[in-house]
Amino acid sequence: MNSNNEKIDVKKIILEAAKELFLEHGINSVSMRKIANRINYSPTTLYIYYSNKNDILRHLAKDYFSEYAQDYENILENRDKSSIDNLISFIKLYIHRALANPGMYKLMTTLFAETDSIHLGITNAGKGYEILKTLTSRCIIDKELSEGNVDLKAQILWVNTHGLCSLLTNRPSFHWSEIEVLIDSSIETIIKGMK
Amino acid sequence: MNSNNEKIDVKKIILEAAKELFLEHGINSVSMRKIANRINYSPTTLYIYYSNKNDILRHLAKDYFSEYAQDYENILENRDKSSIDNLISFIKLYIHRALANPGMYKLMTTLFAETDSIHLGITNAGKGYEILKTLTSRCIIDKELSEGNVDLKAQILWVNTHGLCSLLTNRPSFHWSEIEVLIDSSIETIIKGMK
DNA sequence: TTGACATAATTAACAGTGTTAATATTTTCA
DNA sequence: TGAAAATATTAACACTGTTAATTATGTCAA
Repeated sequence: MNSNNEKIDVKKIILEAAKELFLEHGINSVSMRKIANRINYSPTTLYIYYSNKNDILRHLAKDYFSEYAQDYENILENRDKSSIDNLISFIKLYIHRALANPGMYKLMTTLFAETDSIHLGITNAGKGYEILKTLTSRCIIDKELSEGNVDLKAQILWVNTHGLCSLLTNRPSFHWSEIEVLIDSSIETIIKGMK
Repeated sequence: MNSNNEKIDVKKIILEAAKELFLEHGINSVSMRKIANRINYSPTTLYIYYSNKNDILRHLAKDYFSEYAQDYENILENRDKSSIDNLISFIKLYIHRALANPGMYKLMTTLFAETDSIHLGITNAGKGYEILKTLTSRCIIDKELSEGNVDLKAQILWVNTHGLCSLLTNRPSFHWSEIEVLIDSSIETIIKGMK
């Protein structure tokens, strides 16, 4: 313990420095030495707290998904709105959080492209789909969507949602239609097609 | 010229070796030295034919998109089928080619995530969207799709198509519904939602 | 066939990378 | 105070992309 009677959390300090640098310059342009320099530690110190560079990325991804998880649960437990409105709320939340942190979404995409989520061992990564499926099945029960394979419907919704996030974050310079209109229209179109 | 009266195309040899290695091990695990070793050249020779590693990637991407471009043109010029069938053919071709070369699709995704296509200067990369837009507008003219903003409709279709390709290639271990069913259903759903 | 020129390829080197082993410093507490 | 535990550092290895300087090879006129 130091003079402030607070143990400084070096592990967190490293993670935050890494996050800032990754977001600013991209994963491959940021070295362990650069992270260490930014917080005035020697490079090898990072290896005391994280087993390697990928381990840092993995913790970053874990935190990112955990942060989302709580808001998702909230939607799941909210029974005030109709099941279809709840489904739409969830999808929009997912998209808007991605667009609010385009850097992190790109980072996660890159990470998943290189290593499968299972290999990464990020528990919350697959949770988004499970919630989407639950919300979809409620819509079917309430006859807001037509009957049929729940997984199939949930996957169609997922594909569309991810497609939006992926293209909007990775191709920001494309001449998109007004973004909010695009988001609303694409969700509307699919819901209509599933009625 | 050598004894066979054929000038050996070192540039192409390098590109093919690089492609094989990238597909097998991923971009970041393949070094210039490894590419050179595979074809029994010294590493620096590669720099005579390509200005750097990114330049190799850029040529790979260029070839990939050029190859697609021809098949796309064919669909565009085929007026035997109805406009809506032509649109569906195009989308399916796009998806199936991605699934047939998951490695290349992932490579392109990684490339675009790191550097924007404009910065890469790949001319054919944006051509897919233009064709999609043309086919969509024909469907509107033929009253196979409802009236409204063509770009908006084309972008919704693009988002869905890319979402399918991206998730199916990047998350192969996910418990997907039967893939052909998923592809057909998602296209059907959107078309229905746009009628 | 010789020699000059252009082409093609190589060696040596630089600065930077992830990562490890061995060592030094600082803190904790009996 | 001094031993033990926690924390951090230096030095090093094998590897990376890339460049400058050098050597080998092929071409073709005299």
